[in-house]
Order: sequence, then C-alpha cells, then structure tokens
Amino acid sequence: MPKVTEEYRSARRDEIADAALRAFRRKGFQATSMAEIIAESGMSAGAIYGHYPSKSAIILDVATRVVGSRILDVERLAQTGPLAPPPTLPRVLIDGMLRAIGDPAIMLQLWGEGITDPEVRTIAWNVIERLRDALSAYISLWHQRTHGTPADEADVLAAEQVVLLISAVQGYVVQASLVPDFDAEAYLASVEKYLPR
Amino acid sequence: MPKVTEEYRSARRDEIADAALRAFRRKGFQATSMAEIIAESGMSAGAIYGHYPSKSAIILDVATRVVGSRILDVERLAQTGPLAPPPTLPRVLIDGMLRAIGDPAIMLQLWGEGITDPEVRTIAWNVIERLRDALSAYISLWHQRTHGTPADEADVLAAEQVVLLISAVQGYVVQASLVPDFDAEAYLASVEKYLPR
DNA sequence: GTCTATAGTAGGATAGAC
DNA sequence: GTCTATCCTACTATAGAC
Repeated sequence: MPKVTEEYRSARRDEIADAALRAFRRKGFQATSMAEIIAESGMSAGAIYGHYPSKSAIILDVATRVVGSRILDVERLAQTGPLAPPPTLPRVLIDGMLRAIGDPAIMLQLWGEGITDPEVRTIAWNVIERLRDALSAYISLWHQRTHGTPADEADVLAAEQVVLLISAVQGYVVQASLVPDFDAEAYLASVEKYLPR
Repeated sequence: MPKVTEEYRSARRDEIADAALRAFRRKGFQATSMAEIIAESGMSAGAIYGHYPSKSAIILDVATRVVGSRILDVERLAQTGPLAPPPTLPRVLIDGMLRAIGDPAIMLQLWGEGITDPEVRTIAWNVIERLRDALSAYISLWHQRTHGTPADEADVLAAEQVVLLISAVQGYVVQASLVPDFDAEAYLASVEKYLPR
C-alpha cells in the first residue's frame, strides 16, 4: 500500500466533504441531493461513490468534521491554565467556531438533524458532553486559584455554572443563525458582564 | 357559506396538522414523505390535498402552530404584573412550551429548517423577537418596581440581561433534545440561581 | 369532500468502459 | 480511480369515480 495513494484518497475525501458542506449549508442535509454534491465537487457520481458508500455516510463524515474541530478547541482550553474569568469563555469558543466553520448556521442544522439521525445525535451529544467536562474543569480550577475555593466546593460551583456557559454558546448559535440583524458584540458583552465569576 | 362547513374544514386541518406534527417529530420535515403524513392522519391523498396545496404548505402551517402557542404565552406574560424575579422566567416559558408541544425537539428541528426555508425562518425569528420584547418589558418593569431603578436605566439593564434569559431557554431546548440523560431540574435551578436579578 | 389509482419526475445508487 | 449512462425506487401531486 503506497503512501501516496493514502494521502491522495484522504485529500479526495476532503474535497468531497468540503463540497458537501457547502451544499448542505445552502439546502440542509436531507434536501440536498447527490446530484448537487456531485456538481459542487466537480466530480462524477462514480468518483464520489468510490470514496463514500452512501449519502448518509457523507452526512456523517461532514458532521464529524464540523464538530470535531470544536472538540480540539475545548480540550486544549482545559489544558491551558485558567487565566481569563469563565464568562469570557463563550467568546473564545464562538471565535474558534467561526474560524473553523464560518457560519454558525450549519451547527444549528446539525443539531436539528441529530433529532432524527441517531448517529448525528451521538456526535452532537458527544461534543456537548466534552464541552461540559472541559469547561467544568476550567471553572473549578479558576475558582480555586482566584478565590481560594476548596476543590470539592469549586467542583460543585463549576457543575452549577457550566450550564450557563454552554447555553450562552448555544443561544449565540440559534440567534446568530436566525435573527437577521443579530448584534454579536452586544450579545457577548452581556454574557461577559452578567455570567457569574 | 354555512358555519358548519367552516368549522368542519378547520377541524379537518387540525387533524392533518396534528398528524403531520407527529410524523415530523419522528423523521424531520424534509425526510417525512406525504405517504407518511397520509398514513398517520388515516386519510387519503386526495383528502389531504383538498386542505393543503402542497407539502411545504403543511410544513409552514405546522411551524406556525408550534411557535404560535409560544407567542401567546409570552405576550400574556408581558401583561401580567412582574411579580417573580426574571431568572424564574425561563422555567415559566419552558413549562408552557412542554405543555404545548410536548417535546422540545420539534423546536430544534424547526430552527434547523429555518436555515434553509425563508418562511420558516421568518416564523422562528418572529417569535424570538417578540420573546425578546416581552421579556425586556417585564425585566425593565421588575427593576423599576423592585429596586426603584429609573425607567431609562431599567430599559438599558433589561436590554442587556434579556439575551441571557433567551439563551437559557434556547440552551434548554438544545440540551434537552440532544443529551440523553439531561437533568432539567438541575438546569433550571442553575439558571434561577445565577442569572442576574 | 373523499377515495383509489396513477401520472410524471427526481432521487440514490450501480454497471461497465477506460 | 474515474467517467457516462442508466436502473429502479419512491416521491409529490392530480384525475376521475363516488
């Protein structure tokens, strides 16, 4: 198995996944036809099916790629020393998300798809779960270092407060995707001002 | 135009919309076929198309019904005197939502559909907008009455704080729909404990 | 108004040449 | 690996009888 072929295959899958993502963004996962993915990728039907066995396999891979980059951000955050106060975390997470996927709307589409597609649901759930764990660890450590809170107390506080941080990110996604003149800066300012520290 | 016929037609549309909602809940808006809506309603194709011109008309009507009940709740809330502190509002809104539509997942599906369907998007956006206005009025009034804040200051505070309340509701919808063992009570307790009053 | 049957079309996926 | 051509299924919507 020559190394070139592996890399080539991988690059080809990337192309297909990118094209599919662009198509899904426009019409959603279900309403996008294979013909549209084929046209967007500039390849042919046969070429696509050589890399993915079915349309749902493409959906699954695209979903994994979209949330996968989020997981990396979050885990890295957990390892960094907790310097900034917790209410600033939503901005960090949202900035990372925008850099990685451009428009938050695809995340909202993915959540919606997760309701009816168990595999997509697992992917979405998984990232929320890891997000919660990583943020909890961060918040707990921040309380311990900043306010000298004992570890067990800090863990309880973190468990209570983390849901608000996650909701701040999720609320951003919903509102930025649906509200035409959404003021992102005002939103993040409010989050930073009013979430507990 | 006899009155009976109007009521009958309306009741028939209700039946169809209810059946469609049940089907959409299972498979999503796009992936649900007319055959499934027909089977779920117990009617025939001809009967359905006598009341709705197309599948997308059914989607639109169902979406309107789902968010429509929310609007009523919210507007009523704005008229009630602000007695309970703002952080308790998400619980009220979520309780109302659960009573009206049963499972929050359909709301998440609707938001996702809104990304690609402009009419659904308008419906979803509209309810968020009205939610924001009604909650803002409530919060402002609460600050004025409880802390004696001047009206103009209270309005500014309300505008800042309202986004957190909305995010709390939206975050609930996302997490309750996707997280398998979601602890709704713990979530609402955190919201009530940490949102600003 | 409602039913059955079906027209017409677009969809996902494959076969076989290169 | 990739392309072209195509199969077959499933879909939405309608026509015509009652």
